[in-house]
Amino acid sequence: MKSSKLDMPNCEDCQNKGGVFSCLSKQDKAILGEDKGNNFYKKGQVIFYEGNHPHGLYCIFNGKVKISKLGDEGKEQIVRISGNADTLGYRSLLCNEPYKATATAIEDSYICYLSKKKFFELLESNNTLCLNTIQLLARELRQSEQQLVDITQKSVRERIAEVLMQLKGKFGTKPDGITLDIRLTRREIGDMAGVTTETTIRTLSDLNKEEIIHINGKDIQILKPDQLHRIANIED
Amino acid sequence: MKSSKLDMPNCEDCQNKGGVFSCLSKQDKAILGEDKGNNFYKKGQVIFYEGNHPHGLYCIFNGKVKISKLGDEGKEQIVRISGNADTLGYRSLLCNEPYKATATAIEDSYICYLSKKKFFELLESNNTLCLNTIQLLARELRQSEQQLVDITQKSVRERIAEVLMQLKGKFGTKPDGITLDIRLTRREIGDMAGVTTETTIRTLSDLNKEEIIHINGKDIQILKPDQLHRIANIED
DNA sequence: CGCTTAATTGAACATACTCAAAATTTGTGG
DNA sequence: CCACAAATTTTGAGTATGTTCAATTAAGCG
Repeated sequence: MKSSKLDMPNCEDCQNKGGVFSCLSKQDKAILGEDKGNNFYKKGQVIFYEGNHPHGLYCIFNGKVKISKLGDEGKEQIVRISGNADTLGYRSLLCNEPYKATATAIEDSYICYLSKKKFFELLESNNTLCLNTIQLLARELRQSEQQLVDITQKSVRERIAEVLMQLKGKFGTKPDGITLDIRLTRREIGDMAGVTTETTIRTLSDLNKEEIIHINGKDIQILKPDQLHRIANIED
Repeated sequence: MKSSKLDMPNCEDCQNKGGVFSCLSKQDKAILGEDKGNNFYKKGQVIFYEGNHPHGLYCIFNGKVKISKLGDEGKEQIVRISGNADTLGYRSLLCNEPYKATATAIEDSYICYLSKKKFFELLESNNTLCLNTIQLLARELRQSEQQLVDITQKSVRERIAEVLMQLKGKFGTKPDGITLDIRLTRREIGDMAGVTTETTIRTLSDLNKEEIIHINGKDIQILKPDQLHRIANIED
């Protein structure tokens, strides 16, 4: 499954807008890329499992990955969906503890791999990277805490609307400007909102009937983003 | 409300076991303490509000503080309860954004205040503190994500049991070894678990009848911790 | 000691879940 | 490219868990 050295993606080409490494200089990025690996993951393939010990850092060159936790009765909760230039598993790596969530490719993805050693070397030598990492963590913590409040206090309808808005914000739309540039199963949308598949279907169906969104199989078009935003009851 | 310079608590006496500053040397702690303030907060008094801009870092010398977010309909979600030597508001400070939660003293507390400038000076000069902060954030993120899964997938009974176990873990018991060393209202316990006050009361009452806990007003005794642990369905 | 806040109990109700069965889509091998 | 199997989506009906609202009792506080 490993790609050849020839088509190895280049760190300098990586579009890591808000990622940890966005602060690095071209030179540092070159150093970063020296001994990295790159793997291809087919849709549905698992990158790492909850409980595994991390030995390095994953960085998505191209593709989409869901990070999920398994509850007691086999129910899945999607913690977040990562896309281009996002890093995976750095939280566990930093804490030096086993992964607390499972990462699964939700589309065919090329994912780079950086050794633990290299990452920590960089972190210890580069104070800016360190402060950047702090900011990234702090922002994710904020998001996670907000999500906690949302999920306890919002209705299913609000949560589903919020998930749709989040997806639009993170992955944007296809060239038509309204179709979400990510295709999830109803189950996955439900697993993001903490809702059963059936209720998710019914809720999406309602929004469809109200012509706030338009459903075409796995393609979802956001027809009235303002209204959806209002339904989602987003404060920030 | 400010205490006099005379009884100003000493950073070196502060029992910050797992706090950010636990890695600092005695000398660094002395530097830390040079220009800090110390305030007394009466039970119920607010330390900072959601939306305020942080100008420094709070550190609890003695007392207990709840960190909570207000939902749309005025419903409160307690994100965490902080105790001796815990820092408050460092996440917002690090992100340089307004507080996303409100901090309220739940018992009379002495809380130190460290200027933003001083904190960032330390952070930039002391790489160990930096790495320590990363670890602290990473651990809190893990906890927050776990809480998210819990709250979506666990029943009220499981969540209430978990809250009780968490309180025991964090604040311990009185000398008798069974009475929780923290007194919360039923509403606050419910706000931690994401449950209404009435349901909280009924659930606690059930556990009381089953003699797993013993309720005496605001004092809660954990009679059968093993059984409570089993009910809570805790994995970690 | 009176007044405000918190705790408790009951009954009605609603939201979202469960289970089951059918229709549709998707993926795969020939 | 088609056919078949597997997975996903959809719909319906019944149900449970936890909420809401209202009323009462108890506790804390100045």
